[in-house]
Amino acid sequence: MKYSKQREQILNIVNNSFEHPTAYMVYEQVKKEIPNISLGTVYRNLNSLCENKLIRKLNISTGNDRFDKLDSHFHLYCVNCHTVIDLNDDLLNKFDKTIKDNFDFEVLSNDLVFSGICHDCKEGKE
Amino acid sequence: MKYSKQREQILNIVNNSFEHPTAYMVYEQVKKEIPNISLGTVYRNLNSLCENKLIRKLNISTGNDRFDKLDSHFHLYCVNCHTVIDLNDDLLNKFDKTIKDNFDFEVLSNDLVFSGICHDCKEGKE
DNA sequence: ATTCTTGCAAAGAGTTTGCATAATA
DNA sequence: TATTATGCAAACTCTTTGCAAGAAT
Repeated sequence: MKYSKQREQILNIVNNSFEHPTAYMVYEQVKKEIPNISLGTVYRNLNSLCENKLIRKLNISTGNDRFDKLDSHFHLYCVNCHTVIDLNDDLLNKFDKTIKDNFDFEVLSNDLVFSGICHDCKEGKE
Repeated sequence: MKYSKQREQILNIVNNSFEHPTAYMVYEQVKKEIPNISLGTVYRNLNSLCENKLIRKLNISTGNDRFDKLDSHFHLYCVNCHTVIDLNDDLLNKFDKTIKDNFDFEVLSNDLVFSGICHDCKEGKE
């Protein structure tokens, strides 16, 4: 990647932000410093910064909306054997309660993925 | 809500799916049974089913992509005001430890979204 | 009879891309 | 000089919406 002041600004803005800005929000910020920057440049840079692992997009929020039944989604994903382990409601409720107690936040649904190494893989069972 | 066979089919498809289908994927499925169904109808029904809490959308994946620095992967998302609240590492570590204790699962990374109603919205601050 | 839902097509919103120009290495 | 980035605008994708016709209560 060659240097550009546009990209530098964009990276700074994301790095100093706490609001998880959208591309447009970043665009509005950069424009204060580089008034004639184009929205296309902002999109291009946000994406190249993601590809180069300097920033990231939140969640699956790329692409299309995805729909699901109403049970909660809470699983462990083993990065080695790709098993998905479903977790139980007890643990889920416990986590939700922790959130409520700490943030006075009423959890309606969750989508939790813990990625790592499962018991079997850890023991070399592959 | 009045009955329609389109909506019934759509609900069935989502309820029997394990792939978190997109609207278009649902559309392709329904078409097998109701060949002349329109994509608009699928969107309308998916959304009304969500409003009536019969299914749900995953994550924040409504609206725009959001970008973030490379540190935390752990958020509360208020479905009312769309605020995204970052959670702290203490809580994260606590959750990871719970997983480890319960499943002998070594967490490497997580992507956790708790969706619900934040403190401010609950108090009607809009 | 009234109300809700549909199919269709057009409009919106968000994002990507082609191209000529400008900046970096 | 060769390569990469930019601004602009058009194109593209996903989603929503207005409308007249059809189905459900």
